Amino acid sequence: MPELPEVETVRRTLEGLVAGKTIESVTVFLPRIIQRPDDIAAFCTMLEGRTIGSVERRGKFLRLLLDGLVLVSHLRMEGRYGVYAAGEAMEKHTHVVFRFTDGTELRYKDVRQFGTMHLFDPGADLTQPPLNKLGLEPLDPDFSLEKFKAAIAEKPTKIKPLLLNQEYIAGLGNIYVDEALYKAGIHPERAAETLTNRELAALHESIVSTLREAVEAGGSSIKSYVNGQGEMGMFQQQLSAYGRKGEPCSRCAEPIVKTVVGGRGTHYCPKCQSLKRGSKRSV
DNA sequence: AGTACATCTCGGGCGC
DNA sequence: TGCGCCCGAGATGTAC
Repeated sequence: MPELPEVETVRRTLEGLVAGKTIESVTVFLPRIIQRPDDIAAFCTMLEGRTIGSVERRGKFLRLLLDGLVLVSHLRMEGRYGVYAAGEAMEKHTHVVFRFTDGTELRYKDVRQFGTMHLFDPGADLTQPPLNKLGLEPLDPDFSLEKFKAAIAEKPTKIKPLLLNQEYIAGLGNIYVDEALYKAGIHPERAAETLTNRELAALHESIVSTLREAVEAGGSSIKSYVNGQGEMGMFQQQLSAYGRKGEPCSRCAEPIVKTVVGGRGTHYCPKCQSLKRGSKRSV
């Protein structure tokens, strides 16, 4: 659920809350969250005394840059961070606590327990799993149409599963893929290799604009997503396809349908998003 | 190489 | 109102 816009929102919030703070001690209540190193005690002691410099993002991963270490964190579906006073009652599903020297602490909560954390030496994180195989950053200035085409154009795969594959483009998830395909007027089951240049250009544009607008809105609050300060994102009000099954398409009034593509719930307009190659619609 | 499906997890939503 | 079943999310692994 947290996709690029939500993770970027968390990144910004988190950086403002924890940059400059020094870790005094770490407690892990759910070992499965910690993927590297294998030894949980080592994970904790390695972090002691470290100061957080900045918080970065790569795809849907957060990268907390400390002096001498990088903590890579993936929220998966429901992972959340929050900063608390050390004395505050521990909320349910709190799995990792980073206690700071100033009496506050960063807590990681995750109802689904799917989130992950990896610890690396500086610079080592980008060249090995889980970050090494990530594809293009869609909001980077160098996410050009040419690079986008080179990444996906010749594939026989259906376009939606291709866009969800983090190896090609990093950061898109189920919500924003449906939105981008809707905006570009492309059916989610079109084989990537059948997309015309015009359609590829429309899709490239719709991916960038959809993500940009969502970041500006602070992400989407589907179910109960909140950012690090408990603020709700507002982009869910601007969603045109995702979660709008049965509602009229904003362009042609045809009801939005929901099907399964590549095993994932998929929303689209059966009239605007044609399966046929190069049909008129583009935005 | 691609596709399909299972796996992890559990709150919420649904049907009865 | 209550019980129980199943969906859904992202990434990864296995089977075909």
